[in-house]
Amino acid sequence: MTDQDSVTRTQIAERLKEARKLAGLSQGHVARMLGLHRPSVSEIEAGNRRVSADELAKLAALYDVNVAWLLREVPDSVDAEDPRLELAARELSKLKPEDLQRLLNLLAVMRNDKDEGSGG
Amino acid sequence: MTDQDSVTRTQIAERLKEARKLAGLSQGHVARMLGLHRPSVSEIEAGNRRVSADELAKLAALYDVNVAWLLREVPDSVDAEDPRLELAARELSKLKPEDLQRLLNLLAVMRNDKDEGSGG
DNA sequence: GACGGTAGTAAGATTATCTTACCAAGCGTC
DNA sequence: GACGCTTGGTAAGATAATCTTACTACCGTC
Repeated sequence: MTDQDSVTRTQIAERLKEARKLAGLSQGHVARMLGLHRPSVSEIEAGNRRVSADELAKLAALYDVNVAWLLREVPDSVDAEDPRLELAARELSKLKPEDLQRLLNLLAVMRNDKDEGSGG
Repeated sequence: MTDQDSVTRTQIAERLKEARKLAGLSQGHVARMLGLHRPSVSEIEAGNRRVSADELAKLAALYDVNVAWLLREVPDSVDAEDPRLELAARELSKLKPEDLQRLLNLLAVMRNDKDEGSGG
């Protein structure tokens, strides 16, 4: 519940509201289909309520939009600029070159996984 | 908190844990970078705690994976098979053909929006 | 003005999360 | 085997969130 968190939450809320209207649905419709109450949807779109990951997935399917679009891809996040780089560098420095390469390969596979579509 | 919801929550939790290990991070690392406590991360990965949308975005950036991958794209969702079709049909039947076309165009624009990348 | 549909908000009850603490397993060292 | 260290899982009370119901206002229609 920091101030920066609420910023992201507001961003998502805006997209959620925008997507719902574009889908031609009322808050009541959405609430009914997600098993929520109308006020909950209202406050979600107002940025006063969190949206859980599974709710987000349901909403994306309901509005027929990409989940990444709802999240605005949020590249500027986590904490500062790239705090993961600090930890990553510290951890990677302990790895052997071959292990590092294997790890990078695994990450590449994961990123390409979405292109495979439904498979398992 | 229905039973079907917990299924999806478990799916996301598995991906989250898998992605974290692939990223070579400990629960402690993740907790610190997200401003959480270690037990919270532990129970998130156990499927006992929800993951908010903004947390999901942060985790995806932290693990350098696609958000859709974490959510397994979850196409089989909402409630039954395609409950939105029922409501959509009911709503669309009230629209004029031109308004329907405009709505479809807007949806198409939204889906293509992600290709624009970071712009501002 | 009355009616139906939509959306925003308030307050108490309910539920989830947080926070601290404890426990167990794995690993290297002695 | 004992010790220290790190990691991961879980428990219980305190805290903060969400839920649920009810009320209100706006808009178009009659």
